[in-house]
Amino acid sequence: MTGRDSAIRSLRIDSPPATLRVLALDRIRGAIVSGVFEAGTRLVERTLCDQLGVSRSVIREVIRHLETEGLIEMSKQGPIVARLDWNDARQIYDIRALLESAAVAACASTADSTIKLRLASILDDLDGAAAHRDPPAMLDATIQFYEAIFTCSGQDVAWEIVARLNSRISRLRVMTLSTANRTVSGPARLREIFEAIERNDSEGAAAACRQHIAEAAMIAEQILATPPTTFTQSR
Amino acid sequence: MTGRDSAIRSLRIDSPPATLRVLALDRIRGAIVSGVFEAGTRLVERTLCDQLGVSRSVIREVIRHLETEGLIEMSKQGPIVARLDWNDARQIYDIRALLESAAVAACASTADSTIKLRLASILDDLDGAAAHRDPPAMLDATIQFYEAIFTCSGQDVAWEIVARLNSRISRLRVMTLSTANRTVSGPARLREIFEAIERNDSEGAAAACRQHIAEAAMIAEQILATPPTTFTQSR
DNA sequence: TGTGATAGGATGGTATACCAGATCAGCAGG
DNA sequence: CCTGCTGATCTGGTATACCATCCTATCACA
Repeated sequence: MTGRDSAIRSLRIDSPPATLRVLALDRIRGAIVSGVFEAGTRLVERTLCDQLGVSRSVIREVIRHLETEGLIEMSKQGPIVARLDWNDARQIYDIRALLESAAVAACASTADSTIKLRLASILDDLDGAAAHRDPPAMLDATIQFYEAIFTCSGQDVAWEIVARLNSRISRLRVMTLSTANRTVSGPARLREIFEAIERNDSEGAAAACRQHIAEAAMIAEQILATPPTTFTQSR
Repeated sequence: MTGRDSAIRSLRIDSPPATLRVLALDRIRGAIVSGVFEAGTRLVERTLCDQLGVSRSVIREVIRHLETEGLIEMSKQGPIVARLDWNDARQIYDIRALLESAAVAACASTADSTIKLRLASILDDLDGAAAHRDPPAMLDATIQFYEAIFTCSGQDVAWEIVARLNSRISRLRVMTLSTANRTVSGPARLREIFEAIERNDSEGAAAACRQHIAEAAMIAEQILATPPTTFTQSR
């Protein structure tokens, strides 16, 4: 029966609707989280139309979406890339600590061999990225690690919240990942979490997770407290 | 100096920008959370244009906003009011338990007389609403109670998340509030939280909060498990 | 009677037109 | 040199027009 089900399921034609709006949304969100558009940059609608080759209807709907996500905020003179101060970042790290430690604890208490193998594979990818000194790839592997943990225990709502919060501090995360003065490196902390999950140790996993986030928050605070790279207000 | 500052600040002309978009956003969101638009109802763009007297540009941007908030989801044939199953609701109550218990604990550890008086006043309003058997007013007072707790400890990001989650389960909340078979009524639980805050008892406040949410979740599960009111799919 | 084809409408996706408010450069007058 | 006005322009807010797709109902033909 399951074989027939999967056969039927593979019949599906999921043609990517790929409306212009979704494409534009991904492009602009990517440009913001990757730092192409710096914080405070004005996002002039007609300029974006030219840059993306779409009309203002599309751009405006994308702006509404990203505004609700918290990546764009409206100033008097129209939309700008949301600025991030330490007050916001601190709260985000606090919330992450709560949600992620709860998720790793839940995962640890129910983890079977499937999820353990998957997490081990992701950690291998992470080590490879770290060896190549590739912060974006490291960040990507870290995201996959947590996504696997959240979804394995059926917490997709919480994962969506965490993912959205993370996109708001993405540049901060790249910087913390590549910071050297970390007592214990990020990948090592993730491996601690993994080992606790592997021995189904909920409390140990949660503690390691909280420690991981606390360290990242400390580094982030140093970065945000002393603005070394002046965020320029471009055009 | 502060007197002069506040005087200058009161000079501001903050004319309500009141763009059509925000008006329409509030209207439609209100219609959804208050149940005027039931779950699964198709939201046909041109129909909304007629009903609100605005053009499709406005409606579409509002739909993008509410879609990102999780109140609207896109089906094959356009936007519909998001349905809520127990799987989602359960996760929402779990997340609320984490965030709200942390917030009341933080509030309890730092509460001064100002916030205590404010909370007491809100609880009086709540009792008044309960006496008049006015669930919407009770829900409003409950929201104010938690908002005061979150903002008093500088947790506006977490509050925004909780508020958004709550809007997704608003009808559920009205029903749980008016349910009689609650072992201890909602207002009583809130008063327990308040009393713990009043004696600056973090752990007691958090425990009462978790208990409050667990009870609400139990009632919600009964409501959602047995769909008494068949959600009709209206045009 | 049943099947398929076709025309029409409904609906979302996209582009464009128009308007109002804000901003700024420049100029005339004191 | 400062002040105040004015027109040009930029920019977001709003409305409308056009198109592609999907659904449906009707009708013709076997």
